[in-house]
Amino acid sequence: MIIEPAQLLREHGIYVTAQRLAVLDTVGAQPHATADDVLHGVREQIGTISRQSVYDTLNTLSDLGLLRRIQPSGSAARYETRAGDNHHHVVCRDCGHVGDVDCALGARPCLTASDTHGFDIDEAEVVYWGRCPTCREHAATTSSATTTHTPTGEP
Amino acid sequence: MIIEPAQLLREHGIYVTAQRLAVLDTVGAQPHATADDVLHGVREQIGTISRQSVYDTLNTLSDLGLLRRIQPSGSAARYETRAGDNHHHVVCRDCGHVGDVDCALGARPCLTASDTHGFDIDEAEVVYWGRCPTCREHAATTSSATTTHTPTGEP
DNA sequence: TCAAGATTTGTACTTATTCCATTTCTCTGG
DNA sequence: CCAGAGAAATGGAATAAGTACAAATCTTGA
Repeated sequence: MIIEPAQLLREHGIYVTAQRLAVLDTVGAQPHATADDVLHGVREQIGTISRQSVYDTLNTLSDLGLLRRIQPSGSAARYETRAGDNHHHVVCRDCGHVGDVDCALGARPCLTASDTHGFDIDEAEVVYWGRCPTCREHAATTSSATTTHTPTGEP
Repeated sequence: MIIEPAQLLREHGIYVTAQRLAVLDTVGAQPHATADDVLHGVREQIGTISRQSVYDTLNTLSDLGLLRRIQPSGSAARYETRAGDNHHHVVCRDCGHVGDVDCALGARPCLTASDTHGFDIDEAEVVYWGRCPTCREHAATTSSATTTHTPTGEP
């Protein structure tokens, strides 16, 4: 039995609003969406939402753990509905495309640091950097490595 | 026999300038420095440098592999002279403080992704998230979790 | 239904970083 | 050692991502 998004919000003690539901839905439909992607996705869904609300909502939901925020170097923050699993990401150096990678190690934190400097560690975030098939192809055929593959789109 | 910084730059085919040497030196002396830290560090050293030059230099040196750029979520980019080793980082969730952690696995990429989506992976970046001793103390004594521990300073 | 207060909105503002045109400097060759 | 070509540095403007704040609007519990 699937939990209703509205119920999910109530269970976390926050008001149920059209904006929040739409943000949740949009991120679910488009994993690794940026705030801007969400803005457009939500507008398609419920007609209008302010940019500020998108940020507010994204922050609120991330803080509650309903969304997970990832922020690869050189890209705006991206969001995903997290299944609670502890997966990681592959990021393309050229186009910024992000993909999911299951964690082979299991539960979080899935790695244990050797010397923790006295830190109390609760999460190990892994990002695999490389080149996606599309960009690799481009690099092979084109001599100029200027890839214009949109960083935002999912395949 | 230690390699002269100037020679290092020449070997990489770029001009030797006072700015570049000072940036290299500053980052070496203050690991995990932000662009702003570097700006001030260099000004102390050679009197003056434009903010733009700091960014240019940081980018150039990073591209050449003489510096390593790390960019934890919610913080400006930080730089370190990399010894070529493949170490990782611990980041404090409260104050943003960054520490080094040796990689137990060895050479890079130190981890192998299960399903790579056809990506050609060349690096596995690991960030351990947690709370540093100082912030943990603050949280314990103060009820309001407003930590003012400077995010920039190294201990 | 109503009031309290949570949320949304619009606007202004900050921070980190890049773009561009111009000036200045470094290196190579004479 | 000096000059010229091209590389870097500078200053100023511009952009992108995100935050601050006060006013308007909507949710929820009584």
